Amino acid sequence: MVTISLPDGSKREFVKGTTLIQVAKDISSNLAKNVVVAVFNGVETDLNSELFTDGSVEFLDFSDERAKEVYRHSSAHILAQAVKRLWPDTALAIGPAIDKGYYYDFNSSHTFTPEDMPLIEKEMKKIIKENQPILREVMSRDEAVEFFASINEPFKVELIKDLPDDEDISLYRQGEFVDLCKGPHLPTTGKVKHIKLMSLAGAYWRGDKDNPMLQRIYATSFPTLEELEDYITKVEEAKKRDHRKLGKELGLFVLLDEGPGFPFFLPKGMILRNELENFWREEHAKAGYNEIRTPIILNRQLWENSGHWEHYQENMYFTTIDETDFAIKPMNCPGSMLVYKQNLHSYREFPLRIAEMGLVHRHELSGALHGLMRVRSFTQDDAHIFMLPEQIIDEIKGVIDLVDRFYSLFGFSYHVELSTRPEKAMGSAEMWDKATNALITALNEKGLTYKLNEGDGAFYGPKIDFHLQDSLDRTWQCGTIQLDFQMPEKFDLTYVGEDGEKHRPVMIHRVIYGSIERFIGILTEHFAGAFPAWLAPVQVKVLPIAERHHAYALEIVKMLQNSNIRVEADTRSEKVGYKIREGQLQKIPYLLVVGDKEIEGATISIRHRKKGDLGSQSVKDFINTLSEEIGNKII
RNA sequence: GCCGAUGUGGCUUAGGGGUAGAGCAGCUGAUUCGUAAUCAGCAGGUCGGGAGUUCAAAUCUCCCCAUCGGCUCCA
Repeated sequence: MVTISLPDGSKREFVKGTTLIQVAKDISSNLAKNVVVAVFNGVETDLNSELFTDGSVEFLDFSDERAKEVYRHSSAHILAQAVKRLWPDTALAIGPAIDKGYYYDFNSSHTFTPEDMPLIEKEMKKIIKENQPILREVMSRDEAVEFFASINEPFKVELIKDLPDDEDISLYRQGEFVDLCKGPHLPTTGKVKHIKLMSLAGAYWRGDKDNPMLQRIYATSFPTLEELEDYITKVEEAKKRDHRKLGKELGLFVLLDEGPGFPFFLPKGMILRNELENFWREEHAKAGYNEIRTPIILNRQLWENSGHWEHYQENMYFTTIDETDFAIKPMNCPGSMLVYKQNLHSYREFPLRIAEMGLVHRHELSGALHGLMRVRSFTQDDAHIFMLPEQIIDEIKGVIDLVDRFYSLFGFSYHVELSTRPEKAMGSAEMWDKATNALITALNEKGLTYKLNEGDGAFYGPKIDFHLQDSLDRTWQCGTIQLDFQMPEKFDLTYVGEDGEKHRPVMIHRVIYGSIERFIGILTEHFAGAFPAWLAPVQVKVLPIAERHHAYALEIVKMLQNSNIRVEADTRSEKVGYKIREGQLQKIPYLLVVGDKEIEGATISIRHRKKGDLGSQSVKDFINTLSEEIGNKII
């Protein structure tokens, strides 16, 4: 017998060889129905596995993240099985669970098309209905290599060869289908209830662009139809918030064939942008920054000196002026270095914070362009901070605070990543360690948790990145803090220390918004176009009911304008319902309806875009409350 | 850049070998009507660009360009 203890502290006895699913059944049939995976002695374990030793067991249902992963992973196997049935010459690559579903990468002589998706779904449903048991097998490495070679699965062979020599290889079998897999898995294919293929895509084998391109099928699955439909609805809803769609509808910006990746900002988009910049200038002045502006085109020698010519060339644009090579700046730092060098600096000036709203151009791959999120010309809200080594940690903490001040103002949640030395890097390993440790210390002292990205740093230093989410939960890097010991060296930057001698300053590059363009993209999706009043391109629209109310409407407009409120009047000969509809679609914060009643009482009727009709008020009171809302940047 | 899909007036879109149809927006006129679309009329596209097949191409083929979904890469 084996003794099994359960999370509630109770213990039960079973004969040796009892499977975990039988244990679940013994507890309750409902549990057995909902359980996805067991945790036996702290290890996630197949429900089909048999018990031979005492231990503790916890059963997880779909609501647990670990269970979701198992559920989706088994779903991926079903997808692969279906594809193999339909196109037997297909070779399997990998098929993991991902955030909201799973995918499987295939190499097939058949090119998958959207028309294939219903076929595959149908076959998957068939496999689910067959309710095949999913069984684990173990082979030695050599056996496994031989086996997968024999069934023409070259990618699997390659995967096995990369596993540690001494490790046994586990396989999972369901009916005629078998896959190399660490597991664990669901006990049967019938445990998967509702599946949906989402999209087709290309993907390089092992994510390396020098490898062959495979065909990837993205899909998702849920235990109930309701959850699946919920998810699909959410995706549909999220698409409505897409900044590219809203940017067009709200007249914020356009991207044209004439300038792929080079956005045009329209009048309304400019208002938004200018508000963001104004706020930025105010905050940076308060935080002790000086602002500069450096040229967009600078000569080749500068870029050779900075290392960009060697390390960043494939992303740069070039031009020739009077037979001399110039580059269009992809970053602002070299310009900032030159500004630093215009004066002799004392340690007393430090930390010296030099900011620049710098327009940079980078050659991004055509397939990578994405609305305002990924463009080829963008404005970085850059700053370079020059300081003493002992000021590093405090200064980084200061920037972290500034980032938080900005992001929380907009109600963003964000996550932090730390990137370390890349292969193509300048400077010694010691320098990098020192720099990386400084970033880690600052993060720890701020109590921030972060994701570590080994080898993802800039070529001149390690960095802390701040990531924000778009409407489809894709994350985009916005703020970044990069420590740089290289640039001051390259440009021979110095300051005069307490001892009267020249010393080398350290420097950080940092941005808060990241790029104004990307930030506007994120902001648009975050607010679904309904920007807080302080950012709204049009804050108020006055809607006269009939022509005889036009004069009064224009009077109101004047009054609001005099209070620096962005206001328009809609004097077309349309019914108020029509004007309101349009105002709502334009997401204007306040619509003011004026007719006979309002003229008589010298008031206005206020309609808030979300709260609806707020009744009437005097113009003066409205101006006061709105001015306060704008002034305090209420979201 | 790579894989796949898409590309019709300002926007959304019908049409899939016989020389483009609609709704919204626009303009004109009528209407002056209180909280998400008043009515009528007019005008607007040669179908992303180029080449080819054909008596005939928006519709078929090829090559470009752009966009979308991914991959790769990055703010």
